[in-house]
Amino acid sequence: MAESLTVKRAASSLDAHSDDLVCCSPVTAAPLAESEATELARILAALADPVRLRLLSIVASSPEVCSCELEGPLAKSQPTISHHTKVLADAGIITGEKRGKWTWWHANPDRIAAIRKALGG
Amino acid sequence: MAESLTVKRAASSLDAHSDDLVCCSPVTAAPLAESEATELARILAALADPVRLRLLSIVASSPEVCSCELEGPLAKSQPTISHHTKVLADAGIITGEKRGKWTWWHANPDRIAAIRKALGG
DNA sequence: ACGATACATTGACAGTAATCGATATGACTG
DNA sequence: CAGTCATATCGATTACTGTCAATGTATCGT
Repeated sequence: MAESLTVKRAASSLDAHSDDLVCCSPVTAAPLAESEATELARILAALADPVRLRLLSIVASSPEVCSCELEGPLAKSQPTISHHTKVLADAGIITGEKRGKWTWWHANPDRIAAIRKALGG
Repeated sequence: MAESLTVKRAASSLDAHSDDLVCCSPVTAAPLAESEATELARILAALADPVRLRLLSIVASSPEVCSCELEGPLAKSQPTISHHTKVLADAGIITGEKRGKWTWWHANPDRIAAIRKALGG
């Protein structure tokens, strides 16, 4: 059912996707509140990993990529890839769409732009 | 001697400051090479901590801040502050200038801009 | 020279994160 | 329905990171 539902990833203890909370006042403009800093740090931590950066760069360079197309280029095991897609998705940076057997991943340009803005963009 | 030498922070096993290596091809444009990803991840990891984000926001909001002015607002011990300033400095995000007893910290806008650019800016 | 101040370094500990094998779930195929 | 394929989840291991007390190293004032 539901022909193209975006994956709701198991409310993994963190509720991502406020989508504008990231774009608090830019870091360079004024002292950050503790809650803003924690939220932004959480999202930056999702990016601060070489495997996830490469994963994102692959996903963002293509309109659509499925998990099976990542295992090879990233040279990591399937559970590891699954772990990393989950971390990025929880941070709202990519979105998974499940169609049939496959999960198709898309980058989330709005969120990435929000991160840039939070970095003083 | 040397009236205003910028702090050379003990070549801490990582040599930061290529200053343009960060601004590799934007993550969103094309698949990242492993070395680019590792370098960018290292710098993002320096940012991906709530205490360091607040520290940076304080330093960046003022033309000059000394370490003693950070201990209070961040509510961390002196060694912890020293640790975090070192991490940010090693990543080239802030720069320390030692004058007399004090170390004065400045934000490094160029590097922050380079990070934004690496994030698809 | 002495004590005090500002900061760095060291060492230890606790919490977190990356990785993978094994296993579970769910979807197509015959 | 049985078998295979694409992913997700679990459990364990290893490695890293944030934190602070204790200590070291300059620098300043007296």
